[in-house]
Amino acid sequence: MALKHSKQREMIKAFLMERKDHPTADVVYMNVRQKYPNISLGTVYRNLTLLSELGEITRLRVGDGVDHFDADTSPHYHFVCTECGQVIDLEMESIEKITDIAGAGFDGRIAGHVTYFYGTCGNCTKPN
Amino acid sequence: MALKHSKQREMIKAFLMERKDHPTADVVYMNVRQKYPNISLGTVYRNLTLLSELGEITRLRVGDGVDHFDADTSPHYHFVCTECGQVIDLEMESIEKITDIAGAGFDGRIAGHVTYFYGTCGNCTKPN
DNA sequence: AGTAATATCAGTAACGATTACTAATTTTAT
DNA sequence: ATAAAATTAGTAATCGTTACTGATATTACT
Repeated sequence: MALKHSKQREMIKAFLMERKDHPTADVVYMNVRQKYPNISLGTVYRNLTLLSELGEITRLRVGDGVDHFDADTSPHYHFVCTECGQVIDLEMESIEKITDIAGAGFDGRIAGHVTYFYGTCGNCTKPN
Repeated sequence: MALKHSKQREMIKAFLMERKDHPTADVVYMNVRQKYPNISLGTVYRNLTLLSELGEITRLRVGDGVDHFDADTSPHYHFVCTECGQVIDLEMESIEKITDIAGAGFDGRIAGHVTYFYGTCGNCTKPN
């Protein structure tokens, strides 16, 4: 099970790192294919899963039925625009304490939380 | 487009109301079929979607790849056990203010948030 | 460098959840 | 009772994702 180097995995990671939006597997596939035309969609999925298991990227589920991926693994929150579907990073004060709030009086052990915000993004609120 | 009464929809709603867990479409299907053997899975899906559009139930996406449904539409949060997969209601102090925190300095308009907590539930932490 | 072991690949088939289609049935207003 | 329209059962199709397979690439060891 020792990990071996792979050009495909490297390119997928590199592509994700140069994007500040949060591409889906299909978007990764389309783009990496520009430089490496015969990469397979299965390879993209396999490596995205592997990279997220390794903790090198984060898998984002924002309720739109498609997984998004983020090479920025530092803790931060996301905003999903209900108009255009974009997923944007939020710069905000920590809300980590909500895990403690939820844990108060709870029987089990809370390991963490998933939170995302939704609404209308800056672009979509602009008059046109 | 006027809504017409349907026994199927009524039974789906009634079933959801008598459950305090948060069944998936398939679980609804299995159970309603006990009383109404030739209901169709498509009918279950269609009515679950319709009911949630009407605001009579809530569709829950807790990252396990399957939608769960909740007849309790009052604002509350959920806990997902990573051991047994159960989805449980949390009774906790309001954390509504996180929407304001997220909105501070944000360009667009934040309409709301989705949050769920995960970890190990009371049952699964018990020694066995 | 050459070779063997094995991780990874491309390509494609399969999968599970959900949605769309269609002709038949129910509901509701007249 | 009748007609218009919503709803249904049943099934086919869709979509994102995962699994399979024989070929290729990477690494460890001579």
